[in-house]
Amino acid sequence: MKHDEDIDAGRAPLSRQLIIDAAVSFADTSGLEVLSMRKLGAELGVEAMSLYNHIENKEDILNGMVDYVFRSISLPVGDLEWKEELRQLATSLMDCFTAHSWMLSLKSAHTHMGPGMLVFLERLLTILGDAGFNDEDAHHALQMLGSHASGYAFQQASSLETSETQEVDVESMLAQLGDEFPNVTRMAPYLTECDFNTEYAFGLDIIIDGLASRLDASRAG
Amino acid sequence: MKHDEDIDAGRAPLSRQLIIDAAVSFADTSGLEVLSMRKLGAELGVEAMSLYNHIENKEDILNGMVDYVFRSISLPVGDLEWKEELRQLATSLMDCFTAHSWMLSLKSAHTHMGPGMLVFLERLLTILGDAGFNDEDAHHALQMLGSHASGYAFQQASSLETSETQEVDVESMLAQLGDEFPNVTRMAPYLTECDFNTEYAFGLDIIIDGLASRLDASRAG
DNA sequence: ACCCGTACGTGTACGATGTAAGTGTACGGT
DNA sequence: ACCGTACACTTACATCGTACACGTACGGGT
Repeated sequence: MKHDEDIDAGRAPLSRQLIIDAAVSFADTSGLEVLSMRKLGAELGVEAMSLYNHIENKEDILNGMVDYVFRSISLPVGDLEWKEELRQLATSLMDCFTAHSWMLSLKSAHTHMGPGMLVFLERLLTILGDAGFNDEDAHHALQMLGSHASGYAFQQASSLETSETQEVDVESMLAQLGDEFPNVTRMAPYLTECDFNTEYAFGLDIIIDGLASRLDASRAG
Repeated sequence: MKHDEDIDAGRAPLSRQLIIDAAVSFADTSGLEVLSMRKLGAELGVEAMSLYNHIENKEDILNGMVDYVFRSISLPVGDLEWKEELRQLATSLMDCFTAHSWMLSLKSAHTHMGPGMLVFLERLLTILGDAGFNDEDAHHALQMLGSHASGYAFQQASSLETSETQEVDVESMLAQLGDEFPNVTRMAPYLTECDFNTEYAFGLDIIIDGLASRLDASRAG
């Protein structure tokens, strides 16, 4: 009767999923780099080592977080042209990266092909197959769309991070650059304040159009 | 006369640049995640704390590493068509990411706009300006090319990481997937063994062509 | 020739991290 | 009534970044 606080104390019974959920929201609000087992335990009203009764190790939590996010991606519904379906899927993916800025840091080292990712991947490949892409071109398209999302999410993350840490004093920086980098100096406004959603959509259109014309060519040839 | 080993002991006199160089080659061979001040010191025949006489803190080293890599990007030479010049520049960038797989993890959090990055950026913007892009479209192009490189480097890093840690048993994995994910199953060979250089070039062509046709349109309109 | 500030190496120490190992306690099946 | 299993707690350790105090060698001013 030492622990358990006599009464339930309103504490849910702790489970793998609950831990991962807590980790996700902790990382969302406080950042991935400060997430530690002790803090995560505290968040759940529990000591750090108690977590190990439900998860393998920290890596296991991180893997769980990645798949959690993939499962939370909203897939397009209704009958749509393949281009529009791709656009929606790619946009959802990007939205997820934006909402959980820690995803990228994790995905690179923790891609264990969990169920969430598989569902997403299957859907994407289905769209491409139905559109008429052969396997090889479908793969190219897959890589391109994935890279595009990762890339913009990445730039966005960089941009946010730097604008958080250092209050970018554009004036003084430009003065410092002097005339050595005229183009950079002139373009500075675009670089410092840019809407990544717009940028992302711009690139997405180019990519989808490029893929479409390649599809037409392979049909004709 | 206690330290200094009587004679120079062949040890170079330790400087910020020397430390950063050592950090780069250490990260190249052993991986960024195991780089610690103590190990880096040992690599240089010195105690960890000695490093702090030449650098601010670990963050400072990481920033230095990023700029070191940007400075090592080889820029295109000779008179080339802007498309080809872009292709070469983008390829060099990608090669750098491939050679130093830790770059991405660093760049997101440590982009302080060092001199190396500025030179690279200026060159890229010059090419775009000379090609006839207005500032807004040049910025779009910049973002796209940067994202493309980051994205593919990112996917490549993920792929390498996972194939290192777990010996991907394709057979058993496919069996596990069953018929729930037929497209993923069928495409598995493409996913597990793909040449990222080929993929990168494929995407790069689509992007450059897309940018070119946009340039033509803006000229005509 | 003396002195002494500065540059730069070393050693120790602190708090934080992930987690291995051992110690309980409460509950469900016999 | 018993006891095995589940699960939380405590303690302990290696490793991390780095603050702080200390030592030694060197170079310039007197």
